[in-house]
Amino acid sequence: MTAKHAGPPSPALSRSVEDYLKAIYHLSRHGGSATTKDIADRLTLAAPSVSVMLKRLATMGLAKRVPYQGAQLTRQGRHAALKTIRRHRVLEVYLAKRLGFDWDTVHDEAERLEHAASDLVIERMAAALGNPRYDPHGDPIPTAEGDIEDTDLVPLATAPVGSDLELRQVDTQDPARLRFFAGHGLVPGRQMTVADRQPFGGPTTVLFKTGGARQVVGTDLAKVLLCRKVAA
Amino acid sequence: MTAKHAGPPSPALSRSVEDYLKAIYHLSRHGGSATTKDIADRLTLAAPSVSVMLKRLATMGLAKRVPYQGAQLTRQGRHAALKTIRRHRVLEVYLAKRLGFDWDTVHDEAERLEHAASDLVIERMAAALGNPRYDPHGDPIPTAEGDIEDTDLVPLATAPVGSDLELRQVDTQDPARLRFFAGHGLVPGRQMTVADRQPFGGPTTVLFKTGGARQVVGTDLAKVLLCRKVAA
DNA sequence: CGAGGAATTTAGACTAGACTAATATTTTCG
DNA sequence: CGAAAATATTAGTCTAGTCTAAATTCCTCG
Repeated sequence: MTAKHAGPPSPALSRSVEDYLKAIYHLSRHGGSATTKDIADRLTLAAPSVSVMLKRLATMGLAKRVPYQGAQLTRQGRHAALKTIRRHRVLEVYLAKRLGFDWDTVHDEAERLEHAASDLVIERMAAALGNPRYDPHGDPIPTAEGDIEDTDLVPLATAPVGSDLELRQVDTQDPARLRFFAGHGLVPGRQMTVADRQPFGGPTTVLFKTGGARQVVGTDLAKVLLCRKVAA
Repeated sequence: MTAKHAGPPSPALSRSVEDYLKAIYHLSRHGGSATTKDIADRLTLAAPSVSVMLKRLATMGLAKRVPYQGAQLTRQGRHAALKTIRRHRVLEVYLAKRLGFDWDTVHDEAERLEHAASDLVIERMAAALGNPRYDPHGDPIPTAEGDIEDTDLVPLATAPVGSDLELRQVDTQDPARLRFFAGHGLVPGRQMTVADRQPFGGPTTVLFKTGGARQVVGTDLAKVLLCRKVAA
């Protein structure tokens, strides 16, 4: 049985499988493998369910797993994950820009639609929006071919005092936090300087480039504000 | 166990259940009950699957069934069906008007999205479109409350020679037929006079009000062109 | 280095929804 | 009317995906 590698018209993945692939992608993006427990927590499933599914993903050629050590996506699995993530992020932009949704509500809507929208619908939406490169939270949108920009961002929480930053991504989907950020000008694209950081895990204070306002940000929040260093 | 009648936050119906409800709605719209076989054919399922599901729908309070005689929707079932149909038809209009889909392709896209789009998304789409009352095929869109206009239409195939008609609905989802109709000006809103009908099930000839062209339409096609009589 | 605890996997059960084969009922028509 | 055909139902099986309980493995720390 020769492995059928990348046969173009793949048999369409189930909603569940797509969710697992996304979860593994996100969890292993920065590290090596995604663990059973982390996947289970992210998808709010019981660990044994995940264990069973990982075996299935492995036989489908979408993931590699080492028992008791977690799983990683194969090239094929990563490609499928990125397709789903593209659908999700294009939908988020579309919902925000064309249907008036706020950035704290687009995630949940997109979560359901991403499994049902055909590639054709997604490409039409992307085209109507001028092929956006980032979603409302600043996350890069993979291309239709499945490539994604790799970003090299630093959390505000660890950026040195004095550094000049541009806020690029807001790495949470929690509506309350998102509303707080939006209400205080902490949105992708905003430029600022790190004015102060209190010791012992204390808050960070930033000074906005435009408007000149100061803003104190607690450590937990500052961890999800991902920034790019810019020239002063 | 008192029947919980119309508890507002119903537990969300599965994709399957929604499909069955729609099928029963359409099949029993003009007659009494939908038969097992007709439902099975419409959903391309085996008859026993339908038989089992009808029992389940009955216990859920969505349908009434008499063994060996078919099923009808309850008030509750009809309401759920109309909600799904609203989602479907709003999506069709949206896909056609905002994302450039042709009327012969919107059906399949909407078929998948209708189960995933939240009511909020649908209402935003409807509002963005100015709350359209008909989908691209001329089918009336139920209101958000679940009311639907009842139309009193006559198939072109049986309209008497000499009558003046407005084409209101095109009752097929077959892309080839839809393309043919669109290519020959047979779209909802078109006004025409029945100029001739050949005997023994022969074709009908119509004369368009605008443009004055004649068009011969075979009986099978003329059956799905639903018209309203208008004053000459 | 070994014992306890955390994480993982196995085993077994459940649900929704589908199928096929066999049985039962209804309809149709000679 | 009664037999053949059509339709419906029952019975039993299957798959995907989930769960809990029990067994296993890994890791950490005294």
